[in-house]
Amino acid sequence: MRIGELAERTRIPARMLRYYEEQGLITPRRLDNGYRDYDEYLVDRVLKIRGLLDAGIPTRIIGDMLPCLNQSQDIVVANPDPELRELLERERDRMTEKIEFLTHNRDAISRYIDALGRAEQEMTVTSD
DNA sequence: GTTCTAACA
DNA sequence: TGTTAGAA
Repeated sequence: MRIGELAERTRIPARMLRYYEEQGLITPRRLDNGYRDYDEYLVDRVLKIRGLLDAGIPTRIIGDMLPCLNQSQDIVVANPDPELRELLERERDRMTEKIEFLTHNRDAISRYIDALGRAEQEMTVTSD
């Protein structure tokens, strides 16, 4: 598929898809006219890349993590870089903190929604 | 009409 | 990131 369709299906602007490519995250083939040609599986990959990006992982690291995105348990690491490991451990911890933060806020929102529900019910009862 | 690259707001 | 210019 061409970039327009992928953009629609992933809800990610074509501008960003070209950027991901520039960062080496995806490598679409080219049609004879020079247009990018994306395989079906890239839809899923792009969404996962986006997820990692939203989680605050820099594109550099995402590139190294790409193999893990396909849930393959047996990942072959060519260069056991100790620095990369430390980097990833820090990212994982930051992500854990972010999850806790989000969980806290989600619960707060839930309580507020409940309060709104009670307020509406009160309105109904009172106005009768 | 859609996409490409490069560059600027 | 959005948007635009000029070309294919």
